[in-house]
Amino acid sequence: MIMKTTLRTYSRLTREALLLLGKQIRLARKRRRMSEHDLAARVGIARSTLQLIEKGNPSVAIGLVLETATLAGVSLFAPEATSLAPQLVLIDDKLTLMPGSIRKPRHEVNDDF
Amino acid sequence: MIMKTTLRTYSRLTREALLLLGKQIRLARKRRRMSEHDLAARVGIARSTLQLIEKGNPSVAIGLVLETATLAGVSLFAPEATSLAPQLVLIDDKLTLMPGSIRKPRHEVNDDF
DNA sequence: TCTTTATGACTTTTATTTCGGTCATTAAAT
DNA sequence: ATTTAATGACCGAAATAAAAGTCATAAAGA
Repeated sequence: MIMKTTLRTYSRLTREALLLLGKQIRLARKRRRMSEHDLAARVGIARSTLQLIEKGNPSVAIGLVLETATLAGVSLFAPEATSLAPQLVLIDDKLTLMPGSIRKPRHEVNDDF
Repeated sequence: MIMKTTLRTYSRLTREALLLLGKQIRLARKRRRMSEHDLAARVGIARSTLQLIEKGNPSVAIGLVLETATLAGVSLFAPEATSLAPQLVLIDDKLTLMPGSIRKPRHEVNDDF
């Protein structure tokens, strides 16, 4: 008998985001009149996995979830966006300006002047 | 020696979304002056896993990614939203109006009138 | 109403991930 | 300039997910 030893907890926002994404996929699938079998086959995953995704299961691989959302027609970041390249460029610029590594000051910092 | 037999492909949008999310997390982490060690500990995952997340690896569990984003302060769906409950209610309403199961007509449908 | 497909819930097996560590290199901070 | 923590890359072992079914029930469509 195998038992789950570690119980992981997720914040409310994470749980809600998972649930919302799953339901968006389910809704998009039905709007397109695709059965679970259809969409799963389209994405190349098992129907059981699609069921987990639509339920918002946190342990499904993020690539499978996003690919399912994409093929179901759910807009991920920007509505109707065909590419996220512009946003990627922007964030790369911001990252370039950040320090390469983050470290704490060794002793206390004198902030008094 | 174990070899990866199946090669899965992802759409460009999925790959870009993964990359963007990873970079958003990395940027947010640095803005808050957290090291990889810090954030990983905060989320309760290994540093190696955080590295995969920030790189946009598609096979990391979605719950870990979203939880990391949340704790790093990345706004997931709505900017600055503290709850997604309103959106969940909306989508539940829409789902209620959809058929319980989706099936194809058995023969051809006469659409001529 | 009847037929048949879609869905929900589970299970076992197989494949993969996640952890937790090492080591080399980079770059803050003093 | 020196010190030391942070990062990048990698690995084997342990834990877990994903696949591929089964079966019962629900509900479209004829």
